[in-house]
Amino acid sequence: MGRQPCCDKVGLKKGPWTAEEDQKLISFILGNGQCCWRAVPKLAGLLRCGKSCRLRWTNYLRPDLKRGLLSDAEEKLVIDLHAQLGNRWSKIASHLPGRTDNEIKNHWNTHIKKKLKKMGIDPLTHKPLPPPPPPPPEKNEQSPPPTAGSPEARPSPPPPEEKSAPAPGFCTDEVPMMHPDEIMVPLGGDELPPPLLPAATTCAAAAAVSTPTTSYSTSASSSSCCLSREEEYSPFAFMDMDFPEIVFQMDDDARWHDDCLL
DNA sequence: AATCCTAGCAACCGCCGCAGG
DNA sequence: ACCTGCGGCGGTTGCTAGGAT
Repeated sequence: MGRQPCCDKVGLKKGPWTAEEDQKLISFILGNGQCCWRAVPKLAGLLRCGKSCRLRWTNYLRPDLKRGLLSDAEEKLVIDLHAQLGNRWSKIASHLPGRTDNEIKNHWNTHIKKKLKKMGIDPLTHKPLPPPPPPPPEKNEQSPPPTAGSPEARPSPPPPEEKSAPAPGFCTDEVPMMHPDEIMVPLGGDELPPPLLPAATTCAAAAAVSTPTTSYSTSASSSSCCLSREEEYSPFAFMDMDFPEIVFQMDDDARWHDDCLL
């Protein structure tokens, strides 16, 4: 007999999480800690697979998550680590506090890969790309034999495409990089604390996330927290909890009011 | 203004390694 | 030593928003 699935999938919900589900999961994890993901959905009253709960928590709901674009320092670190570790996203993520493997993986696939290619660097090997883009095949029956050059056997970096100006520092293309300071704006203090939030064990509530796939209204928490835009919400804002300190993280386009503290 | 295309990201799937029995 | 179950990881998919035509 084969391996049992992580959960019997009949009757389980899939797809984007709702605000209610988020709240249930957050309440449960903060109240009970992380243990036995398989049991979490049942105990938390969720019609989800335990795996799904873990993923949602680690990738999205964890209080210590940073949101927003990777800073260029983070990006550079990701590239360096990728050169050493390859696609070991979780290992790479462990060097970037507040970032998840999924986030880094996505960022790599959507941003960094392109940038490296633009710079004439093979994102897989981190070596210069082999020179010519193949000549435009004009329906030629007998295509010229490919150069058959193995990338690693090529010691001298060929100049890539015309536009790839050698980056003086790092990443000079048109995508504006965010500075960490632009991402994290703690409230109520002049002195910026280190961008890392305390571990979730202390339950310092960090919040401010926006999700494109699920739009939430903040009405449920309007008494205590206000958001400038309706589609932004804080999962924590729904909770009837007493947090000793509130540390808000700002998404790049999220805007929190000063009086939003619970 | 409408439609199509592309990029970005959240979530799912299947496999793997490890620990406990 | 082997088997089973769980958690974790990496690859992939599918949906959505924004931009281009």
